[in-house]
Amino acid sequence: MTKATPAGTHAMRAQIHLREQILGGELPGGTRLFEVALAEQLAISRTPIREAMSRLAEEGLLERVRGGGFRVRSFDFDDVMDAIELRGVLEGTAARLAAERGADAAALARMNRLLADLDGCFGAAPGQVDFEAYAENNSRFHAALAALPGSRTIEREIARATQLPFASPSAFLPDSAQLAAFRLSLNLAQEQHRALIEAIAARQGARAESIAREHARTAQRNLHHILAGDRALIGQVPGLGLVAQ
Amino acid sequence: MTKATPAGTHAMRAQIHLREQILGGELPGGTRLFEVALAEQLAISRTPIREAMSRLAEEGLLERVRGGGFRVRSFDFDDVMDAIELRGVLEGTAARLAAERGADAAALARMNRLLADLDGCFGAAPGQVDFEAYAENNSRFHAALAALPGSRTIEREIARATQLPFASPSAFLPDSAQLAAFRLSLNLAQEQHRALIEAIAARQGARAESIAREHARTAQRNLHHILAGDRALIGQVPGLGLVAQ
DNA sequence: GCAAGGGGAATTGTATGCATACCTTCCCTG
DNA sequence: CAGGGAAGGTATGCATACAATTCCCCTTGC
Repeated sequence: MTKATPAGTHAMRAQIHLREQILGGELPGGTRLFEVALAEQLAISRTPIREAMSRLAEEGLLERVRGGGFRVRSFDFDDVMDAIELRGVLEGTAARLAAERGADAAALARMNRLLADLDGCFGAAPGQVDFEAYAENNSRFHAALAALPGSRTIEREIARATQLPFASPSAFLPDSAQLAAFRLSLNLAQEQHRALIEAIAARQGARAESIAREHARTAQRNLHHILAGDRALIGQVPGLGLVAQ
Repeated sequence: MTKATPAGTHAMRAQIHLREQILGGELPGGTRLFEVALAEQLAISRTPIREAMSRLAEEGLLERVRGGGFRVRSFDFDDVMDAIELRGVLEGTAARLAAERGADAAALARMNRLLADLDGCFGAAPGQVDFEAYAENNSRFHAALAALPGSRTIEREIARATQLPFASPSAFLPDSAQLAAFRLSLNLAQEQHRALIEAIAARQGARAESIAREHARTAQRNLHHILAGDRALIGQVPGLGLVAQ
């Protein structure tokens, strides 16, 4: 078979295909997925379909149905808000533990390098930002933060919680870039990044935790703004397509 | 077929069997699980074995291996400590959100009933406790607490985080009951339960969060005590058998 | 001595047919 | 007309055969 999609196995291709359909809103929340129908549609057998659905359930995009089978999980805006709140709590915990336990010099140096990378995304004039680079560096910064306390458990749970696209630290960045207000909010976000690392370096656990939580609330404000006015942006924020309208 | 085990399908039986072996320490962390070997051992085919392993990966007991297959996750004592810390953080968040958003009267009445049930487990003399009933009521109390803010997201993530047996709110209760110190610590725990509900009712979010975190640290102290002295108790705490010695 | 390549065994990936359980619908009966 | 039971259709559960991949080790060449 000519590999139309980049993955090696049929199961992976099916997983990617289904994930795209779910995230794109083509398979709305609550939709039950039937093995035979999907197998015919993708021209493969039921076995890799089951494997793909199983992995998507681990990802949190599908849920198992009583009596067998899977259904697309449904998310409303409260779920999104709470998922972001939860990310703030978990990143806050990572920050607090890093401060309390003490991050070694090399790790702090790495965080400062990531801060500098983020600084480099801002142009001379206010509101001038390289969004793509910012989003990329922002993801790196948050991933490094999760690893800072040196706890597999914390790092793993943060990875899990930020797996759903609307809960990702960069969810509201690149595609919401049209609005001047959003662009300017990046300056605030970067100030929070800087203060966060400063607090961790100074072993100020409570301060670090509080900053990380407030940082996540920026995303909550952006979401609220989209809801209040620019609902047209819903389709442009990655992963917001699967949220019930 | 005579159903020797309580579950209906072969996959469920395999899942239960493997879970018991992992929790009991018979399959140590890092052990790779091979489909064919397990299929022969359980006298079923590979298909339900795969299904069972996939579900155990969702549970957090197995992890997928690069190139296919599964391996038993390994936990050291740091992982256990961090998992308990994380439970405190998440339950603290549930308590804070319940306080901030306001729990309705019916829900608070239910929590007070659960408090009374826990009170009923204590006898007249100090150190006299019905452990089995306490553990059962304690689980109910913590489950109700997770549901108190009315957030599916929070409730789901708390359920996930307390799924690993050593992270459960009742992990260190029933089987550690021999020690007088542990028995007496239940009085403190119940005082914390009471103060927690009081704080939520009074909309004192920060206080409620702080109490819930400190409450979880009781389990951390018990674990530390087991490590420092009574390592013989390791086998008696449910789920501590899978922790690397 | 080391690295690169090849071969073979072990393990997972996939297809398919049959078994089974569940749900719906329709008919029969009270 | 209502309730219950039976039958059929539909979906998943399971077994098995075969394909493909991967990994390890051994060999060979530099």
